[in-house]
Amino acid sequence: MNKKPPSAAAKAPKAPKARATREQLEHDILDAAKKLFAQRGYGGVSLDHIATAVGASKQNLLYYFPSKEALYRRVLHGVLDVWLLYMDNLSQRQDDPELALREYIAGKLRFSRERPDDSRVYANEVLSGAPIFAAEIAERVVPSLQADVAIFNRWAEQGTCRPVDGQHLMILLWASTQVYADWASQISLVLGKPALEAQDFANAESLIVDMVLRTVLVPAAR
Amino acid sequence: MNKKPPSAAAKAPKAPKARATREQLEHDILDAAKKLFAQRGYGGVSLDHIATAVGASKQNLLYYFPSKEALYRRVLHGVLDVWLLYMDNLSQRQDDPELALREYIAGKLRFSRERPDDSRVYANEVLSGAPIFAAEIAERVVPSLQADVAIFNRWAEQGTCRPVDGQHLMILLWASTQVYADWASQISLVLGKPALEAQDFANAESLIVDMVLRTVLVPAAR
DNA sequence: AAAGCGTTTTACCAATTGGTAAAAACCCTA
DNA sequence: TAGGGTTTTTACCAATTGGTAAAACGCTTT
Repeated sequence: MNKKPPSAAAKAPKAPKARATREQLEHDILDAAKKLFAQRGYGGVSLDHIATAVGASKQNLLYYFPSKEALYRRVLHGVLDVWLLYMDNLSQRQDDPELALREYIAGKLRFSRERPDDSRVYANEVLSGAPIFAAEIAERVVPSLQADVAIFNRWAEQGTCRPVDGQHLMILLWASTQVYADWASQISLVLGKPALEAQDFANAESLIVDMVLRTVLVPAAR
Repeated sequence: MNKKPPSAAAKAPKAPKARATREQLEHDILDAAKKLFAQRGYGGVSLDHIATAVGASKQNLLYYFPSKEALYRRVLHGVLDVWLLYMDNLSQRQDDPELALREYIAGKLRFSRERPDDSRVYANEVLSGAPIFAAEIAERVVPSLQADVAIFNRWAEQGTCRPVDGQHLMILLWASTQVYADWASQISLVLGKPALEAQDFANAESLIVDMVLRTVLVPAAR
């Protein structure tokens, strides 16, 4: 199947090993860790939990990750990558506030639907005061948000949209979209169904979009 | 001071004890536990942490509360009481949507400012899937929310306000107000100050109120 | 077959976990 | 001052925590 040709290639000395297995396991560990950290937070999860979830031993985990905190950092780092990726929409269509906002909201809701565990890991970290990740948040998240706020300000200057408090608007957008991941258990109870469905996200999206556009667009533009 | 008259009253055999101390310590324990559960969640806190925080021994805690889970339940129960108390505003002014919404939003934001730990305990429980409190949430929170949604529907029928998705609007209100407690650490970073100030809550309030009223009120009414 | 490599397992470890049992201290009333 | 209830402390407990050290395994190359 995946026989490697026994070519020389002595310059890359450690290439054709059990690499597939290794990366697979490493990925599985990160995945299981993410799921558990999402649910119970850093302090509520033990290395044994994670090891059991992937069918390995605790010591085996510690072979791939030097400590629990290192593993957690890796998980968080990946989560932040994804988070920022899904938030990258506002800057794409700087010419059209309405479209930009629609896509931003849609993207953030897609994040909640497709990556709820990522959202929850992040929420857990922030909720506990970001003891481990404050620096990385300040370095990566805050600039991203400030760029978005700057876009709002430019729109306001140009008269393309009403002057709004960009910072608090962004906070509201974060809150009202991520709540569908972080508070899924309660929202399910409220909606009276075992889990959120696509239609629920669609309903949320149209309400949020409606509210934001009513607030942000200049009356003449509608 | 609080000397009890040594009247017979043999029917209430255990009244005038060291009650003041006892209740005081019990209260202190609940308070310290709330603060710690708020930050690290159920699994991230040990009885020893709590005991140390109040200057007692772990075994002394277990004299007042039979188990860690029982203590956690007591904390959560108190949190839910407060939460519902601050949310009780929509039903007060059923005749005036604008005023009712203004006061509802103000109340929820006051909750975030005055009782951030209560908010965070609740958030932690919901975030982990409400394993312990799903029943009580279904019994107490969901009916309260459904009552509020019913009020929206009545307004819509009467033509007092535009027809909106009451459930998702309430979710948005929860999210966008509680975020100022649950995500305080990140919002501080974003606003570039060590802690949220009264003005920040005021800014948040006026944005949220503005957005909601633009969405909910009938154009004629403005 | 032996050596070398990356990986996994076995064997430990001290500290901490939630919890129990009983002794000791406390405090008010008789 | 003795008794009796309430509260606190001391002494344990088995299980679990994150982590270390070294031995064993398995595969490829020589």
